[in-house]
Amino acid sequence: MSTVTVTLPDGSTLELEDGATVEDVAYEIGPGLGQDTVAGVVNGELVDKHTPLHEDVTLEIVTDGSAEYVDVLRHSAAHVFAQALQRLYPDARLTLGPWTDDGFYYDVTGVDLDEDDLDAIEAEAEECIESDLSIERVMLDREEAVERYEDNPYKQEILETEAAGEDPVSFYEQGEFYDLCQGPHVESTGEIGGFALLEISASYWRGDEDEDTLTRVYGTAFPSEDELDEFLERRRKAKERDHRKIGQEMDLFSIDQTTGPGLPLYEPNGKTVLNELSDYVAGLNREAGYDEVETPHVFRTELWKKSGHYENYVDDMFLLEVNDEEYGLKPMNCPGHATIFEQKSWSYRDLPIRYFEDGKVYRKEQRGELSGLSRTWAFTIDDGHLFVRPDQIEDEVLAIMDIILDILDTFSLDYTVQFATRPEKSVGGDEIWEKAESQLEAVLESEDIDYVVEEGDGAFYGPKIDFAFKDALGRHWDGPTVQLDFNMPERFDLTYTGEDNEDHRPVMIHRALYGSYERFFMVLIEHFNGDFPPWLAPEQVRILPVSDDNIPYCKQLRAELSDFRVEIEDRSWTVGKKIQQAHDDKVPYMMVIGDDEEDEEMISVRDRKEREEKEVSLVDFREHLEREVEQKRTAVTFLVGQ
RNA sequence: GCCUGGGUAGCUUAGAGGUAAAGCGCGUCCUUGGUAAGGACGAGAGCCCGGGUUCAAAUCCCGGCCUAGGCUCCA
Repeated sequence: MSTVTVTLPDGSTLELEDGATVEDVAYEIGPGLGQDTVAGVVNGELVDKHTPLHEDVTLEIVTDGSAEYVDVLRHSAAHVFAQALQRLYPDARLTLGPWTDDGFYYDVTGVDLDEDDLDAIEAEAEECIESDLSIERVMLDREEAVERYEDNPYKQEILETEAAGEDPVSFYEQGEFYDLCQGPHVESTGEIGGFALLEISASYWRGDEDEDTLTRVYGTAFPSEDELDEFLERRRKAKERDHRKIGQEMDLFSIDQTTGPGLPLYEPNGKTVLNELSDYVAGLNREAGYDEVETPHVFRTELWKKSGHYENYVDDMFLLEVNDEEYGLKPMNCPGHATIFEQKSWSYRDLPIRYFEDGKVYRKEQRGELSGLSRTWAFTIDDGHLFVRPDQIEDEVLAIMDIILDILDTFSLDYTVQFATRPEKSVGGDEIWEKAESQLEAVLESEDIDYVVEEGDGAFYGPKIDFAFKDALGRHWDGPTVQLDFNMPERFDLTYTGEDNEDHRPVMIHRALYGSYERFFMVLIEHFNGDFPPWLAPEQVRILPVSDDNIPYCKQLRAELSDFRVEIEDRSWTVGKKIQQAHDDKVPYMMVIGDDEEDEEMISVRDRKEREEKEVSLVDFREHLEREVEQKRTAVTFLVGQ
């Protein structure tokens, strides 16, 4: 009898008979663990506890205390949903229903559902949970399985693909319900403490847009009701800080029906924030030796034929016909910058050359993808292009990295980093790829950055380092990027004269710090929940006169704060109402000015955190505000400790 | 691009075959207030656009546009 070696998480190993199941291993470790076993993680994959082991594996036993337990629970919740659905809609046919990061979904067909139907299904599901039906794994002959799904081509297909060659095949049953499924599942429906259906939408069979459209129902489940409530609360909060809602409320931007989809209009408040963001990076760029350039919004398509973008991306470009020639709105800034580089001859001594531009680009993304500022047709990249000698890559990338880390720190944004290496299809020789990759890696190591290597995920023209922002709610967004490019210099035949008086090919580095202003703006709005740090706030201080008689003095105070963005609330409202409005408008600081303040030549300060202090000297406040803005602090700190 | 909802005043929404309503905002007046909503009056609506059904359409039907959530894409 052959044996298999099982490696446990603590590194210890066990020898078991070939064909022993996950559960057998658990019992081997201890009877208590055996009893508590819900499932197993075999070579990183979550599987049913009855799964037999036929080769040497790593194994982690999943109990109701494991991190994976909630995945198993949600898998069972998907079955509970399906059971409820079939009770209410006997014609409904099931396809696939896996667990996801924060819940589960089930793709179904044969029913016409909308949001309103979810309540009834949810109630029926609660019924199933309360009945505490035991969930049984049942092995059925293949023939019987095929028979069960006579009228369900999707399950038939699963039998022929995922379950090909399996006989018997694995089913799970609870009460009258059965489903072709690999598992794992919990022991009974009663283990689900909190269950909710969240959304209804559409999907494609096998995720292929040429295949049938299915109805997808999203839901989630937790061991307890409390955890579910917490989850729903977090969801509600996330929705509450949706940048589209806050953007509307704070008059930051709008996307008008008449002017077109995906084409944001920035209102004065929004433009104020963008200007601050732009000034900030422009300063960093100049310090780092970049030269600002500017290119127009349209070019002859000749340019993208030269860069090679045309053949791949014409369909996504906005094209126009002018005097029998084809022009297009620019989808990228790099060909323009490469053309600027071409305008003169360069010596090895001139390199690196660093250009930057806040360049607006236009990409005709799929209609259904457009969404607020996160996906638009027109957006601005804080684009930088460097033309460097191969030996300069490391220093240059290191310098870029320093700027990026500086920015991330300024906004107190968390992030993750991916290093993407050479894909199968690529341009450029082995030597330059190896050298470039090792230089990028050296930079990541020297900056002591945690990163994930994504083998073969680089662009065809060069390796890259991508940052993803992690916002206050733990969501990830595309962020800064540094990409090496060996292709564009070839295409444009860019050269510099080396020490040897020969022509040499520079390497191009594409780099964006924010990524796109639009997306970064969105991240900031949601990250700060509209409570912008004072240096970014569209309105930094609002002066609230207690009565109209105090308005002249307020104007005097505003004049003394003229280098800040200060407004006077001059509507004939009560002080309480003025305060409330200023809070709603998310103004960092309020100054309440009445007769007392006028007489004493003092001010009364209140901040958006509801802290307040009377009899403050304007000079003190002013000096503090200057520091807060200068240092780009993210919190309002004048009244800290009040 | 595909599927399913939705589009009514500047904003948020109610209304559902008989010609449009509320709150906020806006204007005028009263009130001049002291740290999270004072009061009165008033102005403001091509009910997304185009067709159709009907004596009658914001309402029902068809097409388009925009939007939300997904799916599929993202140089």
